[in-house]
Amino acid sequence: VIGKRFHSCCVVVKNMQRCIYAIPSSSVFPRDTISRIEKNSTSSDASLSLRATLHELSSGLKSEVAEKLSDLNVSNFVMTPVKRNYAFERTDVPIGEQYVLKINYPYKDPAVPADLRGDHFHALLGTNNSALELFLIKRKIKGPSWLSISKFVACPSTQRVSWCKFEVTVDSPKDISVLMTSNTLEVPPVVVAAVNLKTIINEKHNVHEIVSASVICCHQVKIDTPMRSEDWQKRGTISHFTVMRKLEGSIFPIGLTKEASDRNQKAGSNVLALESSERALLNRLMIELSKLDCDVLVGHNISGFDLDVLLHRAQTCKVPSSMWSKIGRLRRSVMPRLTKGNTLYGSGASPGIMSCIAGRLLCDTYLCSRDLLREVSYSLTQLAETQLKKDRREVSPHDIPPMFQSAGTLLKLVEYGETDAWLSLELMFHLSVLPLTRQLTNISGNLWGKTLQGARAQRVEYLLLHSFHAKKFIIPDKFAARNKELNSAKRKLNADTEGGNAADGAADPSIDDEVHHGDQGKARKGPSYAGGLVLEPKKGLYDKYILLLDFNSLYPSIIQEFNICFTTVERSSDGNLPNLPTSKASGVLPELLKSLVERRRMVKSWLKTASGLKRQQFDIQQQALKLTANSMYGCLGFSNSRFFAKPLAELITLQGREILQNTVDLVQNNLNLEVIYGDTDSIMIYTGLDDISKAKAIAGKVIQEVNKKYRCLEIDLDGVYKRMLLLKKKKYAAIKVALDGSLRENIERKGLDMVRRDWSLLSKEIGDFCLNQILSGGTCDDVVESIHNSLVQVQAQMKKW
DNA sequence: TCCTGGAGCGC
DNA sequence: AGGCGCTCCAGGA
Repeated sequence: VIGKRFHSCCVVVKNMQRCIYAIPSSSVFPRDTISRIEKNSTSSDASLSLRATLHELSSGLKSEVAEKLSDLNVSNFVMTPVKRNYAFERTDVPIGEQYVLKINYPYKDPAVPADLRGDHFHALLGTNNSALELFLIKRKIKGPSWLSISKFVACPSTQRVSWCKFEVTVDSPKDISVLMTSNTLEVPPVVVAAVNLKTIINEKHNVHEIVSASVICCHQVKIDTPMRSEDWQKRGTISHFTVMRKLEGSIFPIGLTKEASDRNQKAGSNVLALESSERALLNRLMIELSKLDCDVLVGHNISGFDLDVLLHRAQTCKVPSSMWSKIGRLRRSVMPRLTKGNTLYGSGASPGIMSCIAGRLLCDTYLCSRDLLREVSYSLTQLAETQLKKDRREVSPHDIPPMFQSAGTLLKLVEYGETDAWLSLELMFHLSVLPLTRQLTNISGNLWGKTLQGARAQRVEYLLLHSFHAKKFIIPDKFAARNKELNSAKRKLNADTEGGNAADGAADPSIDDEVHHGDQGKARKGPSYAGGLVLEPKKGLYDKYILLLDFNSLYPSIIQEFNICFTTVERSSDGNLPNLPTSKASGVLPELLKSLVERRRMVKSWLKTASGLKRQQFDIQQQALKLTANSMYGCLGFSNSRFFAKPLAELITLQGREILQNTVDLVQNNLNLEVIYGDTDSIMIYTGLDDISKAKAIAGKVIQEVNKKYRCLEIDLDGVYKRMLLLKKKKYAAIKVALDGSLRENIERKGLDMVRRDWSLLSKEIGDFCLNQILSGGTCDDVVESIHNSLVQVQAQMKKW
């Protein structure tokens, strides 16, 4: 901090050590010997002798490992026998606690092959772990937080690796630790820069060329609470500029230069810069961006368009690396490969692009909106209208060249660029993207940037990595043997086909890659295990009260109720469905979920008494906790997940199906009520009553009876429907009445055509009208007539068109 | 006519 | 790069 302003700082961590584990053959640490020594080693003296004995027992193993490491040019290693746990899918590593050999050596030495074996050890784990992951897990860093950095030295300017204001070096990762008193410290604000490019199309090369770049910068953005418009739009915390260039072989229209200098003079800074070439524009843009040194880059489809164009143009225009690399915080000398193997639209920026902006976060409001909202279209124009209630003028690259004919139209172009940057920024605040993703990241302990890119699987991965590491488990390797086999098989296949038509194959190797990704995607289409139970609906139009009951967080609750975990469920090697665990010791997953649920309950209790910003902060926090708990199951069943465990996922859904069926049986047989539908975790009960308070009383009875049966699982009243049209599984509509005693009513539509993106607006409007009529409570004749009349009218209208 | 996939929802 | 269940609609055999 200088004065009241925060600045960027880069910390270079030297001497990161790899951490790999050798799983010894059973003869190395004989079980009976070990348990005898352990029993006697309660005092500290005895624990010394335990260590000595362990070293002695492992001497053969150690010398073998040492020899193999030397063969691989690895020197400077340290080996220690340690007790670790294992509970994952590798069959060559025993389940449970055992002594293993921990091997540490510097990352600068090569990784040892994952399949290395010896006479005294039959598996190696952690051979390929990334330094970053190891650092975060070992230092217990869980998302953005205050760190205490000791024994650092300032980096001389000639040896800098970053563009940050400060750069320091530490000699060991242990010089960095999470500051425990951090909750008393202020959460620093971040600097957010919204970027928008306007481009024209070069027909000859079929590429976009940049003609103008606009930036809106917000210097004091809170990341702990949402911000209202009046907060972030406060005077003095926002700046903006546009840099524009003339078209090749022409000059700027008359009056533009004068207007630009007038504006700059009036603003007291460069708000409109005019450059003579694209290269000069890029240089100027980089200089201005590096002055801002923003923490977050935001833009609508910035990862699919703006950054890609920016870096490609920098490459083509031969902008020096000392310039273009200022788009990020790391100095770079060579442009990485910008294209990605997977060219799917809307899948985020390529790894090359992401590496260019290292040190800054990327917030793509297009991708965020797709994740957080349900809209027919996610264009900036549409979102501005539906979310921000603002009009936006669309400008296509083809509209732009004519705008260079006059100063007036060109100034319009400047306005459009700045408006687009502004709208994207506004969308980011509107969705509370930064506070929400920060909370999610602090819960899981992954990288904030990854949360912003979606990466739900990676969040769960880190959550589990932290948990299992804290309980001294050896963590599964990132690339399991199963994937390796698959890859090598694919490569072989690839080589074969290439041999068939070598000429084509050699021409463009990237094409082969894409074909392969496609194949893999196809192969994984079908479901691999059974999911939730959907009851056959009793179709019809219901006009008396219906109760909607559902289990709160069904799958997380099942994991806790039945203690389902890697550590508790015995999986058979043939992949059969496992039995429920009998062990009483609580597993890691149930404990983890329990703590998430408890934290959420606490936050929700604070929520009740809080107000204003504090309240919004708590609300985001409790949402994030719920999201995290609910996403764990999905990753157990995700075949590419590091913690993939189909038997566990299967066991969970099986319990879910049984619980739903048991609930239906109880409600129908014991309570003599009519269940008309249910899906996965819910049941709908037709009461046949006109009196809502009587209906609610029945709900209370059902809840009481069902909840009696479980320890963690909990069913609750989610809503009461006054009238309902039940058409098919997953397709229904109903008038939901508010539970808070107010008379508010609202029509819920599920799965019907009018909620789908692939139906025309007209058909949705007609559908909505019909639905309103059907649920209106009018007589059958009236409804039929009204619908018929309206359809006749539509027909007449259509004929006129 | 029957059968397979994708979309796009619901949970 | 979370999962499966269920309409629908195309398109090919």
